[in-house]
This record gives sequence, C-alpha cells and structure tokens, in this order.
Amino acid sequence: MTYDPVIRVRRFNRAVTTEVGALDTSFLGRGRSLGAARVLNSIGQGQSDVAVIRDYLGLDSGLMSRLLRSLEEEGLIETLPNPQDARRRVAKLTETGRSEFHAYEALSNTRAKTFLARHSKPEELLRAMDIIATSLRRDHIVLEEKDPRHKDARYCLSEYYGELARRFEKGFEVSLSRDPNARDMIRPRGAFLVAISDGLPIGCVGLKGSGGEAAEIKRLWVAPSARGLGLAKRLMTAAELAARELSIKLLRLDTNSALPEAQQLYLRTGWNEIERFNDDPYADTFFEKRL
Amino acid sequence: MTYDPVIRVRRFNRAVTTEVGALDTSFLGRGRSLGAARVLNSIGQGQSDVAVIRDYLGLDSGLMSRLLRSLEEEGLIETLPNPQDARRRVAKLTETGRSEFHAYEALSNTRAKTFLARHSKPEELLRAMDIIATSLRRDHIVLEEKDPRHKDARYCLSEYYGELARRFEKGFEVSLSRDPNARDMIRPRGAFLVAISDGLPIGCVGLKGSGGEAAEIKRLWVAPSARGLGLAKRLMTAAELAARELSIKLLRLDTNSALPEAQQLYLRTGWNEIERFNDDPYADTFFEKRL
DNA sequence: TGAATTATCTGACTTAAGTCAGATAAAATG
DNA sequence: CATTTTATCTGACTTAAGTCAGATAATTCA
Repeated sequence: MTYDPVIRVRRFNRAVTTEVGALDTSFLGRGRSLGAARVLNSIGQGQSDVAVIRDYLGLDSGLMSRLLRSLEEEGLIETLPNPQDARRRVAKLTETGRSEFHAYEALSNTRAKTFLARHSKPEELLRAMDIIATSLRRDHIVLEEKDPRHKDARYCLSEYYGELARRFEKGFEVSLSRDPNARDMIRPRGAFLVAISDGLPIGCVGLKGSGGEAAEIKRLWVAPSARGLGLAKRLMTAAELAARELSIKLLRLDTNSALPEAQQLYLRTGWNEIERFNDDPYADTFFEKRL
Repeated sequence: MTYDPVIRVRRFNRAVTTEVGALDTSFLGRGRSLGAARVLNSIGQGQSDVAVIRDYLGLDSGLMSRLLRSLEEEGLIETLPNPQDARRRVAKLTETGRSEFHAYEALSNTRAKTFLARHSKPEELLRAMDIIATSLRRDHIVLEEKDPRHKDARYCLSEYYGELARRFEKGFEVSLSRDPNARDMIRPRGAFLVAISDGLPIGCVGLKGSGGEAAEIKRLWVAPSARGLGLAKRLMTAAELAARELSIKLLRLDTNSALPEAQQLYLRTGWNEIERFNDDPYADTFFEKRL
C-alpha cells in the first residue's frame, strides 16, 4: 500500500516553499532588497562580468544598472570597464562589500548547520538532499576534465573505493588493484572526467592511455544520489569521445560480476566480452570496444 | 571522505529555490497575481473562514479584503457572513471558481508527475522527498486519534506489517499474530493514534484496552522517513496519556529482539522487562510500566 | 446597557520589482 | 571610414505587494 506519489511530491513542494523560502526572506534582515542581496552574492561568489550576472539572475538591464548603482552608493562594490571591451563593465567587492558578503554567507551556513543539527541522522538527510538536488538540476550536470589528483577527482575515487569495499564479498584494497598512474589519465596519454552538479562531484570515469592505439576505461563511478539519470552512459560516451580525440582505436576494461548494472551498460552500448587480459584480483569480467 | 555538509545543504537550497520556486511563478500563467492564486487555492482546499486563510497566508487584512474582492469580481468566489458571528465572513467557490481551482490543481499534479516520470527510480526520489518534507515540517507533526479502520491508520498498519516481514528472519504474517480487535483500540476501551505530517501519515501506536485496569501498547511504528525526530517517544507519551485518561494503571507490551531501537526506547522511558505474558509467536521480549 | 473588543473594509500611502523607449559610447563589420 | 551592433545607463512608466490609519458593524464584557 503506497500513498499517492503526486500527493507526496506536492507535500514536499509545500514544505520547501514555506521553509526554504523563508531563507530568501531572511536575507532581508540586512536592510537590503532581495535583488540587491542576490547581486551582491553573485559578485561575492566570484562573478565579475555584469552581463553574466544579469543573465544568471534573469534581470532587465535597467534594473541591473540601478541595483549596481545602489550597491556602489553603499560602498559595497566598485565597477570599472572591462579592459578587453570597454562597453562591458566588471564589478568587484570593496573591503566593506567583502565583509557584508561574508555576513550573508554566515547566515546561510548557520541555517544549514542548524537544520542538520536538529536531526539525529544528518547523514540520511544529506543523502536525501543530494538525491533531490541532483534530480532537480539534472539538466545542469556538466562533465569536466580534471587532473585525477584534483580534490574533486580524489573525492570521487575515494567514494568509488568505499563502494567497492562494501560490494565485494572480500572487500577492496586499492594497493592490490592495478591503480593507474595519474599521468596515464591526463592528456596526451589519457583523460579523467568528473561529473559536477552545481559544484558537487557526482561521478567520474578515467581513460588510461599508454601512448599507443589501445587504452583502458577505469574508475567508472556514479554517486548513489545520481543513479537513475543516465549519467554513467553520458560519462562513457564522453570518455569514448576523448579516446577518439587521442586517436585511440581500441578500448578495453575490466569489471566484476558484483557490479551487474555496469555490465548491463557495457552490453547495451556496443562492448563485447573478451578473455581476461590482466591479473587484477578484483576483476572477473572483461570487455573491449573498437572505435 | 565526505563533502562539507554545509555545502551540500546549501546546494539543495539553491536547487529548490530555483526549480521549485519556478512552480510558484508558473501559477502566474493564469492571468492572476500570486496572492490571488494562493487565496483561491486555500479556499479550494476547503478553508472557508476568511480570518483563518488570512492568518495562514500571513496577509494584512486590507490586502486580504482586496484579494477577495478581485476574486469576487471575477466570479470565482462568493463571500457571506458567518452565521455564528456576523462580523466574520466565509468564502466559498462558485462553479466557475471550482473549475479554475481544478485548473491550478491540474497544473501542480502534472508538474509532480513529470518530475517523477523523468527519474528511473521514482520510489527513491519519493523516499528522499518524504525525509526532507518531514524534517522541514517537524514542528508541525500532529498526533490524531483515529479509528484503526480509518484509511490513514490502515496505511500505517500495512507499512508496519511490511516492515516486520522484512526484518523478521522468518517473515511476518498478521493472521498468526495476536491482531487486536478494532473495538479494543477505540474509546472507551482503548485508543489508536496516528502521527500526521502535512497530510501524510508517518507513524502510529495503538492502546489496546480490555475495560479493566491493564492495557497493552501495540503497533508502534514510525515511517523510515520520520526516524531521528523523536516521534516514537512522542507517540508513546501520547498513548500513556490516553491510558491515564482511561484510568488504566498498568501497561504491558510485547516486542521482538529484531527491533533493537524499540527496546532501547522502552528501557529509556521507564519500562521494565518482564516474563512472557502471551503466546504471540513473533514476540520474544516483554515489558510493563505502572502509571 | 454602555464601553470595549473584534473582523472586515476603504482610502491613501510606500516599496520592490520590473518594463520600455531612447541616449551614449565602444566595438565590430563591410 | 561609415554603418551596424552591443553593453550599459537613464528616465518615465506599471504592477504586485504590503502598510497604516480610520470607519463600520457585530459581538463580548463589565
């Protein structure tokens, strides 16, 4: 017996519009209109190009101009012409502006902490928030090529290892696996892709090249909160594209039968099962694909 | 390695304010201001007392009056004095108003359905939404005494049985358990309490009386999405209060060691373990509490 | 019964937000 | 170089939302 899904979604919508909506209005406590606060926050977040901010916040150019003027009069920002194109303007925080921006940040952070602290299982709550935020913003997930030693890449890899340890009967120990050398997953030999949803890394895949015409796909991982959105397929397609760019003709990969979703994906996307081609103790199934 | 919780909460806030916020503005497509749409919706949901709606939506009395007038001019509602108190007014939908209200409902329902349909694991998404909505609105959870045959009670019980079936090694079959007679959980013999969060039943407890001075606590259940909020304790306290009201002096209950959270709760709240007092095949631990 | 309280309404405001039609100056284009 | 395009700004609007001080009528209280 399940409760009507539509009722449950609408209950969620009501809850967030009343409660999270209050967050917006809490910004009004600092004597500035919501519009001005939003512009100040965008600048504080590192946006400087006026046109970009206007576009992001969906503001009319007249309105934007006036909001900038009011922030300038308050001494929070200064604007100057863009040196590359003097028609455009860039805005940056003054010292006062920076501290005002941090006051807004502190407000948000305190709210977030309070919300989590009231729950006795904050990890559950965060998981649920990740699922929903990722799903709501699914059209804004971007794939970025990163150094596998970058913070976001390392986060994905550590989550990946943690998941293998949970799913493999005998656990997982990276040092026993064939851990690729970082340089083999950076151009020109290979590549490492991270899927980012609104700043949070939620998936990755590595293309481990050797300089020759063959390469391996390694470390395909999608965060539990991002499953069901077709992200693994998107990561694989991007990895194949990178391989083509690097003139790679043959892709191989190894996997484990404890990860059936992965095997299904490979079979559905043109990969063929082949004989074992390495001695990785954690691999028991092997695939290849010609490009 | 976990990502900064505060960043994750704030990412969630951004996602819902941009995406769910768009829901609010989508109501503007019907040529009415958001304020008027909200009033119309409140009336459609069954609120008729003008003061109650005003209070719920947090509107100024002047503004409310004007919004009602504009809806009246459109022929969507009619207002008349409250027969009990002619200072107060009640509002109700006209035939036109009803169909306009249903148009708004259809908009919301379609949005909810579309959102779920885009996900390949809607059940996961709903679970996450329940967790968050319940947590956000935790201060608005109400306990209501209901007939155990009521829809909401039956929903809780079926979820409870489903959970026992999953958690007990040998499963669970209601017919084998000592299923209480509904009448024993209705006043004056007993009571049945359901916890409701914004319309969704999320927990229950039964007080099974016999007419005498002893009674049993049965069917204590809290929805997975509502765990961590202290709801079980609140339900037990309410059940004890009901027992006192019914002049019951001794409470007993049976439970199973596969439900350790429950046992911990009983031990923390003044219950003492006693000898087996019934032959329920699913019970292996027994408690009592003197009131 | 007379005074105080309460619910609603009306008119006269303010404010935030947003729209729109030029004006201006810089850059791009042919 | 003249023309067109682009980014921003300014002034003159509109609209939704909300505030505030009475006015009015019904109800409650002493």
